[in-house]
Amino acid sequence: MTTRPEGAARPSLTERRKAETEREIARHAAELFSAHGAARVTAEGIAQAAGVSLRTFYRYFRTKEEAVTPLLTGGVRQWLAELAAAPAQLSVAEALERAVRGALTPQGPHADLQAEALESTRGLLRAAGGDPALRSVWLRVHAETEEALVPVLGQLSREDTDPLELRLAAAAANAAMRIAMETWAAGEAGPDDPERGPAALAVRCLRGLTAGVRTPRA
Amino acid sequence: MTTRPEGAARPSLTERRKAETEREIARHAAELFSAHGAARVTAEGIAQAAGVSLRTFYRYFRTKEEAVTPLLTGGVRQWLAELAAAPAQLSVAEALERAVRGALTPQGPHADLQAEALESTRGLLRAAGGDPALRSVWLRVHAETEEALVPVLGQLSREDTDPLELRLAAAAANAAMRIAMETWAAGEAGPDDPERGPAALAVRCLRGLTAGVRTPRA
DNA sequence: CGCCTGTGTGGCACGTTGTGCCACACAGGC
DNA sequence: GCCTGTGTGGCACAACGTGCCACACAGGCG
Repeated sequence: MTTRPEGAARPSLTERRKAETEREIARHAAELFSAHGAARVTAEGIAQAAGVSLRTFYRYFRTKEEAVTPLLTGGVRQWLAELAAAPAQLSVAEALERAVRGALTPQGPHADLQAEALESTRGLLRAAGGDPALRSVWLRVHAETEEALVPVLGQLSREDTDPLELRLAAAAANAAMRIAMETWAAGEAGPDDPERGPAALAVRCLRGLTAGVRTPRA
Repeated sequence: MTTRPEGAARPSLTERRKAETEREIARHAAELFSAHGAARVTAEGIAQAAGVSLRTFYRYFRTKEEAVTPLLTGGVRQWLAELAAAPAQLSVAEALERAVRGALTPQGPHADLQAEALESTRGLLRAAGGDPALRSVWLRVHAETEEALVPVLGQLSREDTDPLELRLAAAAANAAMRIAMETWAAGEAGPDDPERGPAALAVRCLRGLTAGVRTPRA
């Protein structure tokens, strides 16, 4: 918990190293899982590939499967951030749609990185098909996303919105995201395919699911 | 896979013993988890309480947390069965609503057993709040339910229904079920409360979520 | 510059998880 | 009463995940 006196982010050298090793572990874990299946990969193997000791590996992640969460949550963070920053003129449905497009369409200076993240997510989802523990991580990430969505949607909605309805809206938006990714991962389209890419699918899923949720303006 | 030549179900003595021990393990696991938290319960402890060896325990369940799935899936089986048997005159939404009421309202000759199952589910959900592994089981059960819902809904819908839309409808119905149970478990209402009970909540969730899904008649 | 403290890392030991293998007991069919 | 198939228990073992201690290094102080 470092305070940031000046505006610019200035992560201390130690913190940058930590973030670096975390990403390094996550990348190698995803690669190994996708290549050999999560069950045939040991925590020791991941640690060795990432150049850290087994003990250090377990300081970063509780279980070996959880090592891939940083890759999975990368897009989610961006999604929530864009949604929270949506202009007040938009309806909730429009804001959701825009944020989804922004988070799932590789664009801007980091377009290649985003495409790469999408591709590795696809690899993980395919590996998750045969591995219950890995699939659980995917579900857990989405469960946490659903929780995180509730306050953000609350911000976008009228103040007197029923909490249960808010929760349902979060579940609908989250399920749309999840099913879009799973459907895309099962197919062959590229990450920036305008027809069958994740962004296009997610918008279709969103429209199918959130039409029923009352979305009063904020 | 025993064939049943005559109409009546006649589970052989061996099979009945197996089903019995499975339920016995599940019951003790749920009780121990609810009482002490899943993390503080060992597979050895569950096996001992259920009167089987550790080795036998792992023949029935892959992980110690998975031991509670029979209790969690009990209601789901009934739900799917009722849904599949819905009269053709009903719209999909009506059929879903009826099946949910039937599965979540303790009634008929096994009313007390159903109420007990609901109560133990509540205990497990509360224990799951502090235990990621137990929460994963809950999520996994719902993921499987969602998959199982797709063909059942397909049966109830027009043949030319878009597969993706079917999948979304399954996700919506499933999320309604899940959120209704989670909301009920967090409160204090009894399992047969007509206002705040699981059935009433589930119907509210269903109406909130499935209104947007096109539900052409079969 | 040398010391000191706080923190990230590695190594070790340990309880627990989950599985392969073999021997035994028992229900069901000849 | 025998035989076979299958469910169970005991044992050994790799892997998981954690507590504990010692070491290394960045950053602050005199």
